[in-house]
Amino acid sequence: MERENLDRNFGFILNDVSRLMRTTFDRRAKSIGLTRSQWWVLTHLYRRDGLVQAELAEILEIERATLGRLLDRLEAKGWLRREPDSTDRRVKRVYLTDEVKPAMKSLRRIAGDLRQQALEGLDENEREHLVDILIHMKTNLLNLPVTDKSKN
Amino acid sequence: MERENLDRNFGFILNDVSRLMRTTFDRRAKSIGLTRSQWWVLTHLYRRDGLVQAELAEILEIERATLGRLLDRLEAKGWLRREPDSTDRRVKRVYLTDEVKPAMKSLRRIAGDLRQQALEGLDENEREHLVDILIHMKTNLLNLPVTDKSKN
DNA sequence: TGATTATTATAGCCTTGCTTATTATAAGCT
DNA sequence: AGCTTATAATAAGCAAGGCTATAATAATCA
Repeated sequence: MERENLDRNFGFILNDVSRLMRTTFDRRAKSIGLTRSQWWVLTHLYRRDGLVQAELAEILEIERATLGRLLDRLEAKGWLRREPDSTDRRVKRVYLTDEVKPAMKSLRRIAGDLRQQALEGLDENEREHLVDILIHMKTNLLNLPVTDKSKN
Repeated sequence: MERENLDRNFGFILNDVSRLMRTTFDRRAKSIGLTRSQWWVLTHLYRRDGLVQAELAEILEIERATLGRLLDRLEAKGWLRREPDSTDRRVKRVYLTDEVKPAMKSLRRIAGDLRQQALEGLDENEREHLVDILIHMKTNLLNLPVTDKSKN
C-alpha cells in the first residue's frame, strides 16, 4: 500500500508523547526554576556526587557539549559547582550544593504525578510490556551499523 | 526495586528512543538536505497542499512560531513557497514546489527502513500493542487539566 | 460607523539536542 | 627528552521545541 497511515506512524506518536511529557513537566517545574533535563542531571549527581563531566555525559547518554551548557545554567543558578581534579588538570568534577535537596523532593513528586497521569488506565502488565518494548527498541537503535554515516 | 527503577525511568527511556530515532533519521537524510521534522511537514502538505499556516501547525501539533521557522528553512531551500490568501490578507497558504517528489520518495524509504530496524524482533501483535499504548498515553496527556499553568 | 476583540504570522528570547572545531593537558612511544 | 596521539572541556553553529509579545488585519458588537 502506497499510502501509510499517518495517524499510526509510531515514530511520531512516540515523539509526541515524549514531547508532551517533557513540556508538561517543565511547565509544572517552572516555579522551581528547573527543567526536566536539568532535574535529570541533578538526580544522577544526587546518587553519585563528584563525577567527572565526561563520565556524567556518558551516563546521561548526551554529548559532552550538551552537558557542558546544562551545567553552565545549573551552576549559574547555584545548584552545583565545578571543581578542578587534584591529579588531572583537564577534568572538572561536579558537586551538588546544599540548597538542592528540597527542590529535588518537589521535582520527584512532580515526576511521580506525571508518570502516574501518563500511565493512567494501563494495568501493570501493559506498563511492563511498554518498558520492555522500549528497551528492546533502544537496543535495536544503538546496535545499528554506523556505516550509513560514511555515505557523506 | 528493579521494577520501580524501570518505572522511574520510563519517561527517559521514551525520550531516548525518540531521540535516537530522530538523530538516526536526520543523519541518514542529511545528504538530501532535510530533517525529520521538515520531512513531516512536507508529508502533510503532500496530502493536503495549500494549507494555511495555522491549520498546518494545528495538524502537526506544534506552535505556530515553531512551524513558521520550519517553513522559513524549507522555503529558503526551495521545497515550498508561501502565497498570500486571496480573501484574508492575514493568512499565507503553503504550497509544495515540484522538485519535492523525488526527495519525498527517498525519505519515505529512509523512514520505512528505520521503522523496520527499530521494531526488529517485535511481532505484529507487539507493534500494534505499542501503538495502542502510545495513543492511550497521548490521550491521557492531552486531557490533563491545564490548571497547573495558572499557578504562575 | 467606530471601538473592541480575535486571529494570523512573525520576531525575540530560552532550552536542549547534535556536529565540528579548538585548547589544554596527559599518556605513550621512539 | 621530544614527538605524537588521545582525552577533557569548551566554543561556535544549526535545528527544533517552547513561550511571550507585536503588527496587521478581520470580525464582532454597541
